[in-house]
Amino acid sequence: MPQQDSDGQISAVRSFNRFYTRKLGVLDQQLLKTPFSLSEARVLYELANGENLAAKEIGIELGLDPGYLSRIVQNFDENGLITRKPLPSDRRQYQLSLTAKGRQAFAKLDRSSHDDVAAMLATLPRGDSERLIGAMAVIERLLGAPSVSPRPAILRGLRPGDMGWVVQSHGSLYASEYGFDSSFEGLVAEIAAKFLSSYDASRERCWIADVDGAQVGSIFLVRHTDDVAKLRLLLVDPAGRGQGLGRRLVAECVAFGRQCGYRKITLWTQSILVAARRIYQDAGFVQVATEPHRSFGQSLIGETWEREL
Amino acid sequence: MPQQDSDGQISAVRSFNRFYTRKLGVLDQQLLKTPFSLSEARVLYELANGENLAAKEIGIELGLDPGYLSRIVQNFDENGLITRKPLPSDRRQYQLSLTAKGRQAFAKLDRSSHDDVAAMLATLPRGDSERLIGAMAVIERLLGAPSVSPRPAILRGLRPGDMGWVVQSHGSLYASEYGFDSSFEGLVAEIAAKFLSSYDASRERCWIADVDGAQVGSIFLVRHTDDVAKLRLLLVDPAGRGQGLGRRLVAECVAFGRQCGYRKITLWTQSILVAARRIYQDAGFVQVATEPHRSFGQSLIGETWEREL
DNA sequence: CGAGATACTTGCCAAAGTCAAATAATTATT
DNA sequence: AATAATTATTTGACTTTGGCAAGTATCTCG
Repeated sequence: MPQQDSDGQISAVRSFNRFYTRKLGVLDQQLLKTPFSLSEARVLYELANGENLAAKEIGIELGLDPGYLSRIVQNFDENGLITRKPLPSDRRQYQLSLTAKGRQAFAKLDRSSHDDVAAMLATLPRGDSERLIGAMAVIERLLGAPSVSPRPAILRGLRPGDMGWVVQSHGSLYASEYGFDSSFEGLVAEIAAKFLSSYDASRERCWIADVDGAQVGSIFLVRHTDDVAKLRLLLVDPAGRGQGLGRRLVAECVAFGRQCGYRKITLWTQSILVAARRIYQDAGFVQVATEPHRSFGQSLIGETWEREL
Repeated sequence: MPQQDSDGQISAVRSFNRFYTRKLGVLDQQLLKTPFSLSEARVLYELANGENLAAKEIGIELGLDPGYLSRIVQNFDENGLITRKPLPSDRRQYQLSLTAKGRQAFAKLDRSSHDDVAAMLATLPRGDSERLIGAMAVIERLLGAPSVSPRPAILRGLRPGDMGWVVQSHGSLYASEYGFDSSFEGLVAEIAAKFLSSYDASRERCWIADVDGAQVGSIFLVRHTDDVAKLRLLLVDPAGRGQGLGRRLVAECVAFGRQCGYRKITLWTQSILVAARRIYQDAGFVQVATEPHRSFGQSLIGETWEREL
């Protein structure tokens, strides 16, 4: 089943690649009317959008053969499109930058490409262009170079779809990592439903950790008694792990709980959730009770943790 | 402002094009290790996936220069990869088909491309490959010729995470398309929770429409009274629209309802959900009651539909 | 039938791109 | 500090790719 799935996915991706190869080919055909080859145009683009690049950087960025690139650069130089300033710190390299003439040549190219895309978008029914852009953004984010410094997550309040995401990610994550069955997802859905239908905004809240609009983590603080708050549904998606997001979420909860005048925060977790337990411990929670139980299709040891505020 | 908007969209598309040009370039580099050029590989692909093509058809499909294509075909012929059978109805054309050797060469190419994509997908975190496929499907549908056959969806039972997906997609879709507020997502979560916690597998069921592991649609049939079943939570994601999925889901429900011995199916919907109403109508449901109400932050007209079994 | 269109072929050629070796500067190692 | 290894770029020699235009044979339509 997983094999079949991934084979289907692979052929879906390959089909898209063939499809988009064709699309790009059509868009690139207008280059035949310009004095530039596709590679030259790409180099020109890099020069126009980066300050003082060296040939090396362009080569890495575009994956071009150094020899070929060298000739393209020379050619640009001979035609007065760029200037080459020796780099003081490394005299093997040059700083390449466009001349006025070069910028003009780029502008012309840029405009024609702009118009081509505009024409393509214009054929789409109203609303479809937004969907298109959205889908492209998803692909770019998913396949883009794993940015050296991960994009910062922000903690925000609920938006439509968030609660469903909380249910879904709890359901699928706990199923794949700990073998929990669907009853767990049902429990989360119940908590989610109860929260949405009747939460007291002044004393209860949830936070979603968000990276570029994608949810990567969640936490809830709800009323248990007038004096005691309960922390629930802490989760950090694999995509957001390793940047202390869990800690940030818990800290946010604790701060909010204190601000609301609760005297204590309590939470229920399982002994197998080692990463979460560490976070609670580091945030000043202590384990006050432990009790084996059978739930979600597994034999578990439930733990109650508390922290005075 | 529309101008500004569309300029932003245009540059988003162009940025994606540059990005994907690069991606494809990387994937195509493995072709350097094969005896085929990109164009040759594309021709080979067409030959392997079409029966008895003529050169003309391939040329149109791939946008290749006829002269160049002719030489590629000749070259394939000389190397024993294809046979050329004169077409009786038009002696200018040949029917091209792969020989065993040709199929073998293609299989090798195909496998290497398959493995490349598999490797790429393998680097994605859990769940991201489904998102990727979904986004690609959207682009292909929006930009593709109307005849692009969508990948077939299968209807299956619940898996972990599915119920959360149902909540999420209802929440975000109805928010963006009709302005519903969070209380709607809460209602869906409640229905979902109730279903998971206590559904009678012999008389209640839910189906998920699945394309390559990504959810694109849902429907539920639950007990209302002993004789009457209730249809709920019909949804088709934009990525799965336009292939009659809604109809298939409803038909599945009706068949199951009949098989369970219900005498009637009832459902509640809103007048603004035009697409859904058409589906119900075509499936033999009739509207039996209508009632204005204020819910989910909107003024709506609720409708009750029924169908005898 | 004849005029055009169509499917392909052929010759010619320039551009695009690869590969390996050379050069000059930098960095690492002993 | 001298030597070795690495890096950024250049150059020469080459192949491949693919565009263009002028053919040839066949088909289609009036």
